[in-house]
Amino acid sequence: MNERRKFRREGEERRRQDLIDATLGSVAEHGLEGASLRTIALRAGVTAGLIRHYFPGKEDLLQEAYAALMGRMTEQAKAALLMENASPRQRLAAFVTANLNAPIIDARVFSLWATFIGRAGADPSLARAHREGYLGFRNEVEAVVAEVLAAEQRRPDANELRRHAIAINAIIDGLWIEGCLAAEMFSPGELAAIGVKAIEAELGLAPERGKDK
Amino acid sequence: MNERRKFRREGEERRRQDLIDATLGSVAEHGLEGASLRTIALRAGVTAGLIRHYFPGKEDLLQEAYAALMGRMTEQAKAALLMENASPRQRLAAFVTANLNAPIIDARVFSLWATFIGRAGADPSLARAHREGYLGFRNEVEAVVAEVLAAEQRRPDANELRRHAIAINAIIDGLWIEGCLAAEMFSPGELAAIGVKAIEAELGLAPERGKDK
DNA sequence: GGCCTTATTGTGCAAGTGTATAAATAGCTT
DNA sequence: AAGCTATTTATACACTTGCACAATAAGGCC
Repeated sequence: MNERRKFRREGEERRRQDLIDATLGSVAEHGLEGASLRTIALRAGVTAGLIRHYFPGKEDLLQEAYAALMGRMTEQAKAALLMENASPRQRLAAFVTANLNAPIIDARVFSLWATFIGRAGADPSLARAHREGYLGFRNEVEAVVAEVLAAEQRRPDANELRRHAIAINAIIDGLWIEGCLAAEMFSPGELAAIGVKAIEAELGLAPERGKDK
Repeated sequence: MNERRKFRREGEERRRQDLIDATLGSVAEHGLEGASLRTIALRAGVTAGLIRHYFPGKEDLLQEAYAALMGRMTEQAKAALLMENASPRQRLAAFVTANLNAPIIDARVFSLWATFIGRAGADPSLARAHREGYLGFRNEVEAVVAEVLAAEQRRPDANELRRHAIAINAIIDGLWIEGCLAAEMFSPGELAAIGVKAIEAELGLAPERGKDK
C-alpha cells in the first residue's frame, strides 16, 4: 500500500541550481523565517533529505543563494555598459535606464535583496559579499563618469570623481527602491527619465538638445 | 527548593514599550527568524507567557514594532524641518544633513528597516505602513522644494515639483543606505555635503557663495 | 492589615525545525 | 540482463517554536 515515491536523477549542476532557485523563491515569498528545508524541497519537487546531499547545511545553501542573487543582479546591471561605438554620455544614460527598468526594477528581487542585506549587520560574510558588489558597481560608475567628463574637456581630480560616483550611485539606488516598492506610482520610463536628468544635473552637463548634425 | 521568580509589576504602557524595544533589538541582532517569543521575553527581562497578555499574537507584536520603528525614523527626520526664521534653502540643507548623519545613519536601524521591508512584498499590512510613511516623507520634501523655488522666483508646475521630490528623495535614500552599510568609508559630514550639493544641482540652484549682506 | 484584581510566572502541548542515517531505486557500466 | 553506485526517499531524533492555561504573588483599595 505504501508506495515509495518515484523520482528521476538529475545532473548535479542542475539539481544545485534548482535548489538555489527554490530557496530564493521561498525567501521571496515567506521571508527567511518561512524558508524551511521542507518548504524549499517541496518547491524544488524533491524531498528535504536531498538538500543535505548537496549542501553541508542550511547556512551554506542560503549563502550560495545570496551569492547567486548578487551575481545575477550585477551581471545584468553591468551588461548595459558594454555598448560599443556609443558616446560616453549615451552609455551612461543607457546604464541608468537599464537599471531603472525591468528586470532590475522588480519587487521580488528587491524583497530578496532587502531580506538578505538586513542580515549583513550580523553576518560578516554577507556584509563582505555586499561590500564587494557595491564597490565593483561604484567603480564602474566612476569609470563611465570619468569618460563622460573627459569628453566634455573637463579634468576632475580624484576626489571630485569619487563624490560624483557616490552621488550617482545613490540616485540609482534610491530610484531603484522607489520603483521596486511602488511601481504603479510611476509611469513607464518615468524613473529612468528622472534618473538621467538628475545625474546630468549632478555632473553639470548641459540639457540634451534634439539630435543635431 | 524551586523558588518562583520574583517580579515587579510595571505600568501597561511601559511594559508594551519594553516589549517592543526588545523585539526590535532581537530582530536587529538575529533577524526575524531569530526573534522568538522566548528570546524577546528574555531580552525584556520577562517570561514568554507575558507577551500573550499584551499582544494577541506574535504577528501583532511584530507589526507594532515596525510601526514604532517607522514612527521614530520619520519623526526624527521631520524634526529638522521645523527650524523657524531660516531661509527655505537653509531648511532644506538642514533637512538633508539631519538625514545623513547619526542617529538616522545607523547600521542597526538600517538592518531593521531592511528586514521588515523585505516582507512588505508578501505582507500587505506592512506594505501599506511603508507606503504611508514614504508618501508623507515625500510630501514634506515637495513642500520644502516648493518654498525653495518660490524664494528663487521660480514657478514650477506640479509635475516638475513632483519629479524634483522623487529625485531628491532618491538621493537621500541612496546616500542613507551607503552610509548605513559602510559608514567607515566616508569621512564625517561627507555624505551630507555630497547630498546637499547633489540636491542643489538637481534644483538648479547656484552654488552657495560665502555669506554676503 | 487583609482582600481582590490582574500582571506575571511556569508548565504543557502539538506542530515544525535542522540534522543524521538507513533503506531503496534509477540509470550507467559491463 | 545483472550488478554497482550514488542519487534520492523515508524515517527518526532532539530541539525549538507559538500558543493555551492554571498557579501565583504584587500592589492598590477599603
